[in-house]
Amino acid sequence: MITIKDVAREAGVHPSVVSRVLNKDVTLKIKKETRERILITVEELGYVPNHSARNLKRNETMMIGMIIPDFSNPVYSSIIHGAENKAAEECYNLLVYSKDQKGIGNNYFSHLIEGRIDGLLIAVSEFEDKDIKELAELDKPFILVNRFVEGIENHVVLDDETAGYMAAKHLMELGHTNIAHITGPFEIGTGFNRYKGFKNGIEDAGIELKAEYIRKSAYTIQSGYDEMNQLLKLEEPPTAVFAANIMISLGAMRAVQEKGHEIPNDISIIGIHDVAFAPVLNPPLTTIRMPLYEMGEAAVKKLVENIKGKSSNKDMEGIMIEGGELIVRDSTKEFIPE
Amino acid sequence: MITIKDVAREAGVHPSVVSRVLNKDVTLKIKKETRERILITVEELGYVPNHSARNLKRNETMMIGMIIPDFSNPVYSSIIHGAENKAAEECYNLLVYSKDQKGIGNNYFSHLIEGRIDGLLIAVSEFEDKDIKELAELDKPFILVNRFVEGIENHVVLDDETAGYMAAKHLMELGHTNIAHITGPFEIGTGFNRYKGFKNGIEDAGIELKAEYIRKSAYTIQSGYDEMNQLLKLEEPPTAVFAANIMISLGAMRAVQEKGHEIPNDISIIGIHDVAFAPVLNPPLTTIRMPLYEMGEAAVKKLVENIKGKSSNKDMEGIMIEGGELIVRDSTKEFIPE
DNA sequence: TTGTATGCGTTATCAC
DNA sequence: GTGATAACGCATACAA
Repeated sequence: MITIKDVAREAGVHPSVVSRVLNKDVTLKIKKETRERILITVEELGYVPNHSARNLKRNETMMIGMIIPDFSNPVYSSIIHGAENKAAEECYNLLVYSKDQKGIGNNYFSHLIEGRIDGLLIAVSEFEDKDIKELAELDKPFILVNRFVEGIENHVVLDDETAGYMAAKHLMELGHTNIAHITGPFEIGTGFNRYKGFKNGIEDAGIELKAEYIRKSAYTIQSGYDEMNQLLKLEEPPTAVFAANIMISLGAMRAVQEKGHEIPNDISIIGIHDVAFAPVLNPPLTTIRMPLYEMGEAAVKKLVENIKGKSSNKDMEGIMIEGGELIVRDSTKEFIPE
Repeated sequence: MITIKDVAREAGVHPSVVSRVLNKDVTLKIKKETRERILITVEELGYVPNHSARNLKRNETMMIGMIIPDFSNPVYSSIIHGAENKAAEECYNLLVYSKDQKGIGNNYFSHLIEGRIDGLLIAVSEFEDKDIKELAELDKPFILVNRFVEGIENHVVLDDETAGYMAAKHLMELGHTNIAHITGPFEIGTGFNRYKGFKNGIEDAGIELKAEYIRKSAYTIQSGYDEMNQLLKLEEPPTAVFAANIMISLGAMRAVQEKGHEIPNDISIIGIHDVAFAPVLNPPLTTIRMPLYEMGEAAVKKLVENIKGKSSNKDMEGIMIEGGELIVRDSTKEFIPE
């Protein structure tokens, strides 16, 4: 292992000088010759500062952690992408791990407490509120992404309510009146807010919202499939369905098609989250594109501010990223009465 | 920040004793009383050892890095999952980042060189061979996952050749003879090996492999879509297509359906990689399930051995995980002559 | 069984 | 401009 001492010896200077050169102190009180000699030696020896030693001294890692539920959920890839790019811009590294990967003491946040990372993005909805509140006590920088917890203001979320409203509006504009909604879990902000927006949309149009058309579901393919099957069993099945996320959409589409119905001729389906494969589904899925990438960016931006002490978890205001966009494809179609 | 000194003072002992208690030296030459008192104090103060300090001393981070091409590729989620679980079993943390996230000096491997991680899994096929070889010179533990580089033996790969063979066999058993293959890039081991297996399968059956039925593609939806369209333009289009991975499958399915053909009635399609949404595609996709999870596990297992010095990059033999499994769904069907 | 001393590699604060 | 020194928090060899 090449250390700063090796470089110093080779260049004929004291280690502290090497350190100063490499850390580009604005006050560059260093002779050009020595600076260049050192830089060349660094290059020659392939010296790279030891991360742990530097961190121990500076007490910062320039690393940001991000916990996600699991890597198979395509929704997170956009958030991560935005977060990674923003982090790079701010000279931080983003390290992603799943919630299944508990640290020491079965603690989800041990990386933060141990000082492996300078801040944490929490993009997991399954954590208990009390865990989050305990974390908040520690006064380490963290941001809840796409999640709302009562009393915790350091979050970045999307405008899910408007998204639900838009979905309802789209289906109604196509002439549908028997519109069902397979919701996400109400305990999770996104699930409830999308439902709220949907409900408002329907009621604003003066349409009665039938209780049997609201099916609570988990954000999984299987659950979407199951709930869609329940809807199909109704005496008067819906002619259009709003699925609360992409996993539910996939399950619902499968259920409809398995029963021999056609999308969109028999049933229209609109989903949320315009993931990469939405256009190549059969039929291509009408969705609402949510600004996931932008949410990832915003979360990192705010987190870095908190890390640098420009603001803190406690005095920040929750951030909402607006701008859902309706992407009309072939899974929704005008309702034609028989 | 609570340090080991705080604990020591509170418990009325010397810091070194605290250290010994926490590091559970097999030689537990510590009075039960003191040990318990210390443990209680640790609990009370919420002391957590500082990661950087410990790392600086021990020269190990208990962290494993993993570079992937991007987070939107569903194939990687299984590999990561296996890797995460195995890492946890071995008391390591797995930190995932994308190849877009270069470190200092535009170096993909800086995390390894800086000592942020003890070893690295490289699951990216786009790196230049020379970059990999440079890394190999450094003699830091790393494993190539699902990638083969000439002269580098520290890799874990799948039996892609057999997978290609199985795909060809399945389609031929259904009576197809006009079978096309949209391949992956030949520069990447997987692409070429799947092609090789496919070719052998076809030729073993005494069927002539038509040159126009082999379409080289990138592992993307768009490329799969484009190449499938080329196949459809042929005078005698294939009745069955083997798509070299899931992205190509998605693109190919879309192209077929957009032209008004039916899967599998007009054209059968078989893909590789049984991702989570394969069963809910329309039609559900016949695939070959590759042991991605197991590959992730095996890669970590081997990497940890290298880290612990039981073996090294250079003296290890390449590992191949066998066991592709044909999952027949509705996208392939018996060929019925007109 | 516990305390003392030392050093991991780096940077910040001195003095020269 | 540069060199010397101390300290970050921890673990370990050695002394007691």
